[in-house]
Amino acid sequence: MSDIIIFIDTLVNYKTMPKTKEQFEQIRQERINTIMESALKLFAMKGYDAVSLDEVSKDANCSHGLLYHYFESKKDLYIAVVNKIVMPYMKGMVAGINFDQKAKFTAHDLIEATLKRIKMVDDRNPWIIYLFLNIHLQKNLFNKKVCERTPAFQYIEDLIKRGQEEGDFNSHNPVELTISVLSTIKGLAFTRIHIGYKRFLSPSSDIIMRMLYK
Amino acid sequence: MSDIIIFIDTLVNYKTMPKTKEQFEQIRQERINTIMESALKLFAMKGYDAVSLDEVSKDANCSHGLLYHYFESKKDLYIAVVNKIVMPYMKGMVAGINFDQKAKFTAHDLIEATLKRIKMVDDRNPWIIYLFLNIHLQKNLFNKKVCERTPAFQYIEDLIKRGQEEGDFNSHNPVELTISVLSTIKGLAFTRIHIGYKRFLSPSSDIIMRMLYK
Amino acid sequence: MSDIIIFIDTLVNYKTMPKTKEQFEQIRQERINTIMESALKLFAMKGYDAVSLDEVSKDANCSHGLLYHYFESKKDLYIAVVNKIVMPYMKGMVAGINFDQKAKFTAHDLIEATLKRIKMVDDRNPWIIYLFLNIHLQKNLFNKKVCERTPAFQYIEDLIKRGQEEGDFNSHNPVELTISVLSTIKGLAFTRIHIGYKRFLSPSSDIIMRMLYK
Amino acid sequence: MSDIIIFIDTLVNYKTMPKTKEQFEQIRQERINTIMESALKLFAMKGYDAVSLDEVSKDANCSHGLLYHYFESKKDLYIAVVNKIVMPYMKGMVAGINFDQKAKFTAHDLIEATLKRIKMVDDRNPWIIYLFLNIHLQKNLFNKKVCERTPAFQYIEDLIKRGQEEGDFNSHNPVELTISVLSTIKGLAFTRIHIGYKRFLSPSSDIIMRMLYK
DNA sequence: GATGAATGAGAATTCATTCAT
DNA sequence: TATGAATGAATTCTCATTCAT
Repeated sequence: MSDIIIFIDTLVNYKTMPKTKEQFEQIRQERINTIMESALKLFAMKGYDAVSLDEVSKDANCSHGLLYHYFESKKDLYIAVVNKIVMPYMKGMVAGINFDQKAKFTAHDLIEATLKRIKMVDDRNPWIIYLFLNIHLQKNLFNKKVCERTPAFQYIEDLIKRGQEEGDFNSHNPVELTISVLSTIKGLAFTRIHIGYKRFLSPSSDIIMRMLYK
Repeated sequence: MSDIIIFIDTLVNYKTMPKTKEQFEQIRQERINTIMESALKLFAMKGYDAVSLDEVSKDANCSHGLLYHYFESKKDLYIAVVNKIVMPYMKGMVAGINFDQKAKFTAHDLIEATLKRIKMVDDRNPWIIYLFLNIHLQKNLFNKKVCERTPAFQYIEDLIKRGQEEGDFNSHNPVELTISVLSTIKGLAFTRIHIGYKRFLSPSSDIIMRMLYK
Repeated sequence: MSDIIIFIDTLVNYKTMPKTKEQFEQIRQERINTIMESALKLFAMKGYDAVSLDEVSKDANCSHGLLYHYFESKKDLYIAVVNKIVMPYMKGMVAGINFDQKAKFTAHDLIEATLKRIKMVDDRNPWIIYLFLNIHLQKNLFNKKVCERTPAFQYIEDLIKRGQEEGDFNSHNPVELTISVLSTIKGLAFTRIHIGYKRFLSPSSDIIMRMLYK
Repeated sequence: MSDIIIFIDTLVNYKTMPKTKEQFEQIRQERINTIMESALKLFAMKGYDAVSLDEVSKDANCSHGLLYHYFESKKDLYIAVVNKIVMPYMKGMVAGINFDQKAKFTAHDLIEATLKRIKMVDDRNPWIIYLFLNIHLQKNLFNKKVCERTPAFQYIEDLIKRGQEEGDFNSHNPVELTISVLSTIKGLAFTRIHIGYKRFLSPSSDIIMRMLYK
């Protein structure tokens, strides 16, 4: 329906509708968000297989039927979490970074931003980052060959190459360096999630940058 | 009796013929090993929850029941894999390392040894190392609070402190440094397992050592 | 007030403006009919059990709740379809037939009328006839023993007896003959529904009448 | 495994195996048959959708888990019933018929054979025949377009054409005649199933043959 | 009158585990 | 020792039905 139709429709139904479209949409979104947040937490902490939808619905304080009202399946819920929470979050994080400076500064800012989020009091941050770095492994979920390099991967690799050209980074194989950096960050996110905010001591981004510097 | 009769008779009695205790014990051990090797592979590749005992028994080419003949439960099988395969392997690895040299050399040798194994053609090596680094996370299996520091952890931490005292390592918090190093290695093992031997490019141990050096 | 304001005002008040009882009743009836027509189609095509009320409401372009506003339950909806659509339709069909002529002519007219409707372009016709011939089988719905003979059944049986007395029909058992005729027609309706108007070739009523003639 | 390997394997395991392959196979087959027979009955009487696997397992006197030990899914069970019971039964029925005589005699024998089975005291017979005549309608089950003409259909059609050429059958469209005949038989099977052996009066095959004769 | 969110009973399906032989 | 039949609890998923607005 085009916008004008929807508009007129809304007018016509304005007084007779039990709830306005907006009201329904709001209720909907709130519930969907609640559910996705519960799922985010549980998937990040226990892994896809170890999470039962019963847990999710309990955590989200709703019946498991409602869960199926909003999501077609467990898999669908997982994908929604990735598309609606993880990806936008990562885009937001990256948005604040200046990519026009020298590669070593961009790389530093990226790692710094990521570590900053992993360290945050609010567990949501390391959950999301951890899920993001796991996306490429959900072979069976996405029903296609594992893509061994996430979008992030290619991105970092290019950055490292640029840094090498600019003479700031050492000359190790850029793929090697990328694997090292991402593996480290993923491992850190994992550790942060499982030992909790209080006990977690994150390395400074310098420690990681050392892997790149000459 | 004609030859063919004798032959068939031999076949029929093949397994029922008196066997020595040693023979029985050998058969026993072969079976147990086969099962544990299958379990090792599957646990490392899919995670504890995603593995069904049906898969294990199929992979080990044995019946469902035999599995329960040798192991009390799924959990028991997992623990057996850790105690009988993972731990001895790690001990073997460490055995070849000289701990009397300067800390930076010991650390380098340790990391070098680990990376060497992660890179090996035989997937078994990264499987074991990955499981080893995951042990402390199986909270539910061991039914106790996650122990945030594996034995390995304490070990590395002490080594790093020594390296700092010896003036070779930088002065970041030793716990931070340990987390960084172990996280990196675990991430690498994970990546190696899932992208396969051919596509995997391991960083040299130098890249990781850079995190420690001044 | 400018014209556009008046226009919008009219839209807003469109549904809330005072309506006569007749207007309300008409809206009511239209909705009820739409729903029953959707149900008719789906019940005829998929069978009672295979139809979900979700399908019905989607097909009728109404909400889940409205369905329950007009009908107490799925069963109730089914019964309404039978009583409000199927039965009146059949009465209408029968109304045009002359029952004062010789039995063979009445029988012929009945079968002719039924086949004519089964063949019609509009699927609604075979749907109704098929449902009609199935009524007596919905044991569980009507919560009583299957009544092995529909009203139609008794009717046809009497007609056949008369035809026999009049010397036109053969002397096979009248119950046998009735079963044969009704079974054929039901089978035809079923086939017509599932292969569609275009591919369906109906036998002429003569083929069926042959079962009765001497 | 080739036969000889199996043979030797059997010999070798003869005394040590808890049950012989044959014993297991026999238990297996008995259970599978029991389950399929229950499924046959219920699918024929209630229709695919109205049958729950719980009913089947209760009827077959086993746990519902066992059902999944032998069949992958409900759909799989249905298909097994068709392939392992319905089709062989129909082949057996047809096997006794002489196809080298005049078409009218063959047609008569076929119809006679079918009706004879529909009438039998043992409900299994009408169940199977009814399922057979429904196979082509299980669109969703077989995941392909409904094939509007069963194998049986083509077969009967050819027979009717031959009968027309031989001057015994009337000149109505052969497709029409086929639909009429099969529809009648299906309707009869349905009626027989639902009113039971005692109350069912089958028409003689003559009544149906009349549709074909000149 | 009308909406769609929400529920929960029940059906389909999986899987660790037991058991007779 | 070894097998695979058998079980049932737990999980995923469907759907008739209720309810607040």
